[in-house]
Amino acid sequence: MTSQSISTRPPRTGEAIRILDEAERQILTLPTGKLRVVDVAAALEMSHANVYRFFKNRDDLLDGLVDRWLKDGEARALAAIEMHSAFGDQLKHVLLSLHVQTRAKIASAPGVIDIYLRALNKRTEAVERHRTFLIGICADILARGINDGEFAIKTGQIAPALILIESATRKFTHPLLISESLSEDTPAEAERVLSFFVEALRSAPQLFSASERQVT
Amino acid sequence: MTSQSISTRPPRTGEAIRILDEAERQILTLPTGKLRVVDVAAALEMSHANVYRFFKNRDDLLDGLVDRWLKDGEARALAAIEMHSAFGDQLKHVLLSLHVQTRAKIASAPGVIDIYLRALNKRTEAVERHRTFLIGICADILARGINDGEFAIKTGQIAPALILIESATRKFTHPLLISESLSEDTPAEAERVLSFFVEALRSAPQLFSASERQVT
DNA sequence: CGATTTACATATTTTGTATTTTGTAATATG
DNA sequence: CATATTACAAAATACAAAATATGTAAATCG
Repeated sequence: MTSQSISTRPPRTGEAIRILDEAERQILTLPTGKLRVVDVAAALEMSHANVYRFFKNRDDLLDGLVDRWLKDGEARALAAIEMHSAFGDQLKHVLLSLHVQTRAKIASAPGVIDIYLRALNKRTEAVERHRTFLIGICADILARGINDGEFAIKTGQIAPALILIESATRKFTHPLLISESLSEDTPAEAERVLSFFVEALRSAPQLFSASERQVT
Repeated sequence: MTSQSISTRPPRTGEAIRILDEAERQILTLPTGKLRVVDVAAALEMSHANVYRFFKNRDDLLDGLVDRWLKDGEARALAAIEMHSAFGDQLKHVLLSLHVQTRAKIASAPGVIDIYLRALNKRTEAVERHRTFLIGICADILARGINDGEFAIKTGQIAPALILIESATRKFTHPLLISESLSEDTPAEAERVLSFFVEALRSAPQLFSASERQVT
């Protein structure tokens, strides 16, 4: 079993999903992330006040959108993970899959990045949850890979290894950097970085024992 | 000898430097990067038109500031490089020094980040030059480390190694990511990432031969 | 005549106001 | 009585006018 995300809030139901759907539909056509509650309500032929029965305010609606994007990405990334028997390949798959999906989402409409960045700057609950989820999954894969003998690092090295990998893959996880590098082949680049770390986990465990130093 | 930066433009002289100095002084007190040419001129007791004899336009002045910041960083990073005899330590020193300096600059005033990002988005000549410089220096250190026997990779692996390191250290070089993580101990984090790569260059050269793969 | 300033047209920013949107509470509907 | 709508105050946004800044060319200074 994989470490599951703890939904801090029950998933949206019926009407709330219709609202999210319409909001997302409008984002795809809008030139920026300036979604209007009135427009969403109008498109659904309901009064805008009714939207507030399902979302505390506009930000809550946007947060809901991001939450759904992140959860969707997580689900897809996990869904295909079984294609890979090696744990190193699973690790690569999860991180690369999330990169590719986020990239595609951001590329699909100019407004998407605004909404992502809003959530990021606000340190939304959803964003925090996603980070926890991701680290949890990776920790899990590392632990199992160690147990299996595929990874040569020791259990005590999991935490430092995760920090290292998280730092080094920031270019592929941060929405703004993704949007800045849409013209590059970042999936290929990410693949190389991840392959590097996976190979290191397998054959160069000593690299994961950090030493510190002082510099000006 | 180290590969030197080719100044595409002669360095600013006399009056231009006074203008840059005053502009920088004002940035430090301004709440954003919205520097006004008239204010700089007024502080120097000259007409604003006179500024245009030294800078083509306002953007050119801002670009000049960034150029100076970058060159200054490069010079400082190189100046202390001789403290380290090992090439791996030199590599770490250069990248870490630039990170620490940029971080300090960004932390010194809220307006600084605006000016950095403007230059980055415009893909200023100075920014391009800096990138070329940095890659050149690193390539140089790698080549010399290989020659010396300290690094175990082959000459043909320099290019892929550089790409890898550049991607993986983006968190420590991109102004926005730096400004977003001012509350974290990113110098320590950078140190760990760099130590990892240096140690890999020394003892795990096979990691730098990339293989590709396909993922959804 | 070279260096600098004034004068000026154009562009940008700011200000104040009208309009729209948000969010809530009171009201209606089935 | 649960669900939705209308009505309304507060906040945000859009817009037009005024003020200010930018960038250039003609005028002045030494």
